[in-house]
Amino acid sequence: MSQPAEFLPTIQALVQCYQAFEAYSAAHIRTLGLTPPQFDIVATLGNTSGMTATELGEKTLITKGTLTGVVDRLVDRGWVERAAHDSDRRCQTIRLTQSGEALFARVFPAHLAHMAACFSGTGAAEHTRWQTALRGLEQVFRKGTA
Amino acid sequence: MSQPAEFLPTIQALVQCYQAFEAYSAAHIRTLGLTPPQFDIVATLGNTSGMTATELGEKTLITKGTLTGVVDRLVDRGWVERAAHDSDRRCQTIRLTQSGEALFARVFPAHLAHMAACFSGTGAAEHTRWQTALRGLEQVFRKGTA
DNA sequence: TGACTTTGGTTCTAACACGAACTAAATTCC
DNA sequence: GGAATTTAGTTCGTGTTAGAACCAAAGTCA
Repeated sequence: MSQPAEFLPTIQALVQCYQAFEAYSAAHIRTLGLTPPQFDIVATLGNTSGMTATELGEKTLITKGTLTGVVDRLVDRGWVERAAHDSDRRCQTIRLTQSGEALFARVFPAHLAHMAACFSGTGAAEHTRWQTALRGLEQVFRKGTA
Repeated sequence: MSQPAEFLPTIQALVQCYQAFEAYSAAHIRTLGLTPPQFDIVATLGNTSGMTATELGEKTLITKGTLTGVVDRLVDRGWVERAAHDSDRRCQTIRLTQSGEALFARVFPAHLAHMAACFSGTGAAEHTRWQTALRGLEQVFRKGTA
């Protein structure tokens, strides 16, 4: 059993790092006229022929109850549409409209560039270290959940 | 300027690690009858003589508009109270009630133990690596925000 | 002192979050 | 085939979130 003094700074560092990322990323997304979940969905649907709500929820980590509302708002704005599924009448295929494709082509590269900007000056070795550390820490929590 | 292929996995790892933590931690907090922000506030006020809303917001990273509502609900349940500030009539001192202290004494150690459980089997060296990596990555985003 | 600015909190709006209850369409299993 | 179970989405209730507009109390400064 670990001592609190040992793991609390680790948790604190994780939370603060994530919030710094979130603040940096979300602020830019809002300037594009989207909310973070909306961007997430548009980015996920881009360059695909659509997918079911369940699949979309798995990729974006948005729970199905929330997804209904977010997709509704994207449909209202004309960026996304729901189409009947071929074989399973319970499912629907959610996909970008023409207008949604145009939006994707405009905002996705822009946001990628914005993220790339703050990573200038970082090297492959650092990314490897970060990814290794984060994957390891993630396992700590997953082990507990399972 | 970094290539997307380089930093995207890093961001993905960060988001997934954070969400694994959040899922593990929040699920337990809910079993204690609190929401994560509510727990955060009770934990911050525990073992203090109270603080102003601004101070509380800084420590918990909850914006002031949100804080009003969260504190309202804690007041409704009788765990927290707002008292007039000594010198500045704009301020108020937010602090735990007797009942809130009892709640703190019950849930704080319980949650700490729950977190400690998943960190069993981790060593000081790992924590150092995690904290170093996270602090470094955090700076990447802060540099961009500033 | 009186106008100007800053600061501390509340209120408002639009959106998201989770879990639970619900409907309808598969699927499973006798 | 038909009852029982699972799966796909929606709806609902409660709570959180950010940001902007707002008010009142301090503080600043000429």
